[in-house]
Amino acid sequence: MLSSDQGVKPLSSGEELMELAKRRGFLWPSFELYGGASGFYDFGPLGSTLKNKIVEKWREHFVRREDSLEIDSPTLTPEEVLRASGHLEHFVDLMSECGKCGQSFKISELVKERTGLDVEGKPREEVEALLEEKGITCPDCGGRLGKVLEFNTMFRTTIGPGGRKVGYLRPETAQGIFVDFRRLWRHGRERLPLPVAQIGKGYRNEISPRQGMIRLREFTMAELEVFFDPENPTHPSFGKVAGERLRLWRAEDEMKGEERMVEVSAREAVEKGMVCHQLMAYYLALTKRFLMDLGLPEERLRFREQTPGQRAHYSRETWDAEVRTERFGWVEVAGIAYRTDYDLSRHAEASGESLSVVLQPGKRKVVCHVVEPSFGIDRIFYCVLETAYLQGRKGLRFKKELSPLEVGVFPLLRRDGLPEKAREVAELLKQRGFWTEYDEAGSIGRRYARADEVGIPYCVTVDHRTLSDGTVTIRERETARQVRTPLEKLPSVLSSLLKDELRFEEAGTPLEEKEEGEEEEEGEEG
RNA sequence: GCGGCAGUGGUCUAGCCUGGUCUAGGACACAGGCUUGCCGAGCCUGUAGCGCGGGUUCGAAUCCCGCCUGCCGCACCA
Repeated sequence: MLSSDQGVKPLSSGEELMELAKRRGFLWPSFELYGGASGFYDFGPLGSTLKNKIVEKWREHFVRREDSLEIDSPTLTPEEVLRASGHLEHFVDLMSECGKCGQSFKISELVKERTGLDVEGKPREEVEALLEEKGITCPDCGGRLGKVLEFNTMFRTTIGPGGRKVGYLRPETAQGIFVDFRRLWRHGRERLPLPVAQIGKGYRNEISPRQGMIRLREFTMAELEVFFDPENPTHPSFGKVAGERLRLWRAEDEMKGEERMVEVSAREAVEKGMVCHQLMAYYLALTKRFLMDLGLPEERLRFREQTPGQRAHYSRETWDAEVRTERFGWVEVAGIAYRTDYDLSRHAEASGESLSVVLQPGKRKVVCHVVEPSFGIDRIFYCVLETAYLQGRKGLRFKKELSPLEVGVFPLLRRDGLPEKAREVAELLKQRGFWTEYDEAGSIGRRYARADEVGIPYCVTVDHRTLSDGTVTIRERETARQVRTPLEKLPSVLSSLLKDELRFEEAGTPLEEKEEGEEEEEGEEG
């Protein structure tokens, strides 16, 4: 079952989508005025709204419904925190690749092995000279090692005057949660599992960011750290998701070179030992529901288990949620990692403070283990945008409630008091919480077309009848059909339509294609 | 980071090879006006560009160098 099925429509070129995104205010290259900077993107006005809506959906799924505690901690992080977490050791490294066989190596380990010297933290030039001097060659084939690359993916800076205190922009939001653990434990009334969320920017100084939004140097991540009792890795609400079907690509199959998917329910995944425990499976299922709620098609989702070599230093088991895109193939949009007690133990050790807790019945003292679902919001944003592009025959088609503009309000003509009335209607809708755009430029057809392009699902038009009987027309993007609805019912009707709780035919009385009658006959007008 | 290709208003593009006639032309888009009685109609007016920096030359969008950005391949993505 290799993925050979065709997309809804081919991406004529990824460029066309990006051109639309740029032109209509979704994405702009950052710092363009000064030539731009690779690995950064600005969200334009519509992009910002869309991104916020995605984040809000995440919050709904992973915070509000789950009774998670959400915090917001600094992005700039003192060095000792990231030393304790292992990031200093694992993010900052010197690498070199063999000129002959192409294999790349961590220099610090190689040098230590061969000479016993510790070059951790030494400048690049010095290490390069050392390699030459000691005649260190490729351990695989004996070939000459090429240039030493600085593999420093954390942005370093100093805090306060004097430049003595070193800090880094955080590579993940998680550490802000771990260091707050004791307060969170108390705030959460000393109960497990304890899910804690954080949404915010993360930074990685990628060596060469490519693929647009897929690899950024600054990105928004949404993370949940779920603390639990290692002797009881269950979730009280597991029953609600136990039947959710999961498409899994297991590490053992990947390591055999087989792209073999297994489709099982969340419950089966645990029972058959495919996923390490119930809590992991619970969040896999929740992740799937979240992604589908953004309008991503089920057949384009899968979970891929990372092989031991791919896993981060803190993880014992990791499942990546992947979305198949036209432009980039399968893209990892979330990672669900079993971090064990790695972080809490490391911070306890480094800080000298105890981070264990006492579980009341039985007074058992434990260091909590952690399951971490971690989402790349920008990548999800791209997937949502691409999906909207593929599904919108003309322009974008978002899942309605996700559309950055929900309703367009137009006067049929720019006279006879129609604009004034239409502005009133737009004002009303804005007050009722709709993302509304008022437009009176050009012909009505042009406005519909503009609205279609950015995916506005419904357009309301004010015409002469509005003035006499207080009704407006609502036009549905997908079919260009129209119904006529009284103004006083408009907010509730639109709200139901946007939530897919009301069929369009039921939103009002259908509008005849052409209001029959004398067109050519009277010929005279003022 | 390495190699190849490329960069002209918001978008697409003509011009570049064979420097001057380019105070850079067109289309679409956008803004204002007229018009317009339901799906990108028309007319008028307007805004706006040679990626950045340096060099060659009497003269550079055009030739040369560096940088930036993008695309493709390699590497990297803990």
